[in-house]
Amino acid sequence: MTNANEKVRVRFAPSPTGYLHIGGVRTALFNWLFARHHKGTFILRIEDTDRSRSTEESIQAILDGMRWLGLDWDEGPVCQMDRLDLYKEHADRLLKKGAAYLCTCTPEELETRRKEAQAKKLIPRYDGRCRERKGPAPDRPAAVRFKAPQIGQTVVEDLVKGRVRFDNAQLDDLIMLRSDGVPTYNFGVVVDDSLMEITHVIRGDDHLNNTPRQIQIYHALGYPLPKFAHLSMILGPDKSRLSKRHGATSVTEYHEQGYLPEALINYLARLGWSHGDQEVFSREELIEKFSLDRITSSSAVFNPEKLLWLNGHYIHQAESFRLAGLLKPFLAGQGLSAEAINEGILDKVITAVKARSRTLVELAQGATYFFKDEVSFDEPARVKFLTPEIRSVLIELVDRLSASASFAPMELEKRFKEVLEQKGMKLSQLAQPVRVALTGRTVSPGIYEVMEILGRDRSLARLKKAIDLIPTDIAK
RNA sequence: GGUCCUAUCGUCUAGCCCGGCCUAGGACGUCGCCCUCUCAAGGCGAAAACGCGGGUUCGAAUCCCGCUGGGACCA
Repeated sequence: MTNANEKVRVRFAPSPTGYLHIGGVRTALFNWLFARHHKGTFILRIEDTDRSRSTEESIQAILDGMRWLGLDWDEGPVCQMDRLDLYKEHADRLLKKGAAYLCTCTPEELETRRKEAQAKKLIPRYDGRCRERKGPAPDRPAAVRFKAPQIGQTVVEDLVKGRVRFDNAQLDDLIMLRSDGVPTYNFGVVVDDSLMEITHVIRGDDHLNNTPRQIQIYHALGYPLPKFAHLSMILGPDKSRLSKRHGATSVTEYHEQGYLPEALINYLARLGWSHGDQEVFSREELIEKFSLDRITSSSAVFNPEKLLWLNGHYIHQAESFRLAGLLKPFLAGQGLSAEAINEGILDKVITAVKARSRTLVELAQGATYFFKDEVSFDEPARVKFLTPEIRSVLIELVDRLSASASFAPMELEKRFKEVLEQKGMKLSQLAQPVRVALTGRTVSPGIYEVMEILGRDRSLARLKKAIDLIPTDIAK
């Protein structure tokens, strides 16, 4: 599909008007995968020409998000506002050629005419009054407008959508350069993509309708056309465009909610792209297998449940020592100070808890009671399981465990069996009370495992503490 | 409103280009069973889809037309 002698150059060109959106990330990812697959160049370009909405923080959020996900760029970030002279130069060129003209209609005038047209149920488009002007333009602020061809068709050969035809009659003369010298979107992209020698423009299909205009500008400028690939949108559960009201949509939020970058990457890669029945892909596999012709042309609904499953999968797979590093901020989030974290058992704790966790937040929640001095009890659990009936059993258990030399799971199991036999009970009757005593909750890793990690002293202390908490049956 | 895109289980998708192998496959989720000290994980199993209507053809999820639905852009 790609000429061997043509080195692939692609770009991701977000506008810094907010956080880094999940849909943007997928566009970035597809570009990145395409570049890496073809050993090409991936460029980051910031389209900051909307000066009222662009912010420095937003640029930072984009860079941070990309880095967190490991989507490294080879060139950039390039900001469009640093390149105003380039757009001016190109606009002048078209002006000189007669392919563009100065337009002195003010935004207010245009707005009025647009409303009038709408009121009359006409298609709101530029009426071309400055196009027809003879002689020099009046001395007032002027925008540069493109003189678009008015007959014939413009055809987009799209790698995802196929051949798409547009009647030129539909397209009006768009503004390229505003009177303040800032380029409009359609002009900026063409100039930049040309100068950066972009070979493949991979972007959201919300730009498909803009493409014929851009193609006309490429032609007017005499620049070669890149190949186009328009990706379908990501939708919310109600099938409308994915937005904030559907829940978390910024990468930062996923980071903070304890998602792993590889889970997000894997999930997003499978949203609109497939490779047979395969669901789980390593980064290397994605690079190896990614290709534009396996991209779906219909839009996809974002499914948080599946992302959560994948994240769980990656957490289960992850090396505990790696999770240990990632977990620190989340433990802090659970109210644990850095000093409270016993590094000596951290690895074991994670190994025990990670199979029951789908996010780092869940992992942290499942790990806190190993580090806190005081067990905080879940009230319903305490009431249900730390009952007067079980008190004597726990006392017996503490006695036996105190006498036990080892706290290895095998040994613990033996002691438990002795107690159960003596009391004529089943393990299921004792396990939950012990679990609540040790952890304060009804859910945890196996109790022998918990006791081993906690160690003899803390295990016994917690059991004794629980016994003290149980009202003696005199109360009745 | 105009233009463009799009349509397989609730969701992501395979199959569609090159009609028959499709009594439509996989995954998430759901439900059931197994395992089991709890919860997960894991194993096994189940329910669940070709939007509708016309063609073409011996035969259509697959090709053509229309409709309907959804999305995007234009402002």
